[in-house]
Amino acid sequence: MDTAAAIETAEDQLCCEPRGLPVLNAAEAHEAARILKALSDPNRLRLLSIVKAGDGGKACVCDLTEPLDLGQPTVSHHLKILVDAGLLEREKRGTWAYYSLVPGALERAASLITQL
Amino acid sequence: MDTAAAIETAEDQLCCEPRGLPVLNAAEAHEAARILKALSDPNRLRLLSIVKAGDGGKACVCDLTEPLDLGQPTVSHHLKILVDAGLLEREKRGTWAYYSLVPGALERAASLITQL
DNA sequence: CCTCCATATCGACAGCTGTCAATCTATGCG
DNA sequence: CGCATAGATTGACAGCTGTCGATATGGAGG
Repeated sequence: MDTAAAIETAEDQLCCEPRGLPVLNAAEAHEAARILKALSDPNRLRLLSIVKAGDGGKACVCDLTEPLDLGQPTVSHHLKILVDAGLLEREKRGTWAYYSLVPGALERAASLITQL
Repeated sequence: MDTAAAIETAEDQLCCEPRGLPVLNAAEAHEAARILKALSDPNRLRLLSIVKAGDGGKACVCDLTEPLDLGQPTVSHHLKILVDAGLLEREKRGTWAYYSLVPGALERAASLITQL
């Protein structure tokens, strides 16, 4: 219809002109959200902060349970999420488990936001 | 008690030496998580991406509903979350609502991660 | 005024998330 | 070996989150 076409054209000018710029696709968005979701909890942010401030960027679980005022299983749970997201790595030394930042991981996570 | 103090000292040497470095407190972590939570959903990341790629960093809802394959109320819901997080701003022009990136907001969000 | 259209809001609901208590695993020590 | 301790795993549960359909709101045009 001429009328419909005319209306559409008018609306395009007013509102919806098609563009061809690079936009995040569903798969990319899903992957980025997976990382950012790990960073979207206050206690996990504090865990990362404590680990980062720790000597040599390392901290054992006993350093982490107390200042967060959380149970030990809960801290273990959060640490697992951070490891699965590729932000922390776990190294077991004797009875203790030491967690450290994966080099560059935080910067990569931040660039997921700035490079949208 | 001397005994308790001695035990504490021994444990400190084994594992938990106190440090005085700047660590995210509960309030800071809560606030940072509030922003990052808004960024932790794939559809919201795509919304930001589309808005950013849009002409002049603006896009109206009609540009956003279709490529995400979501219902209009759902898109509206996500946009509200992004506005509440200070990432987008809304400008109503006639019947249409235009959303644009808040200048510097994405960079500030990213620095929440890098400056842990 | 009445109607159409774009957007927002509401109510409901399934699925996910953070937390804890209890239990399991494995390492170091006597 | 047997026990104590650090940490992980499991199960349960309340609260939050993303989604939709239905409805409300509010401007544009006849």
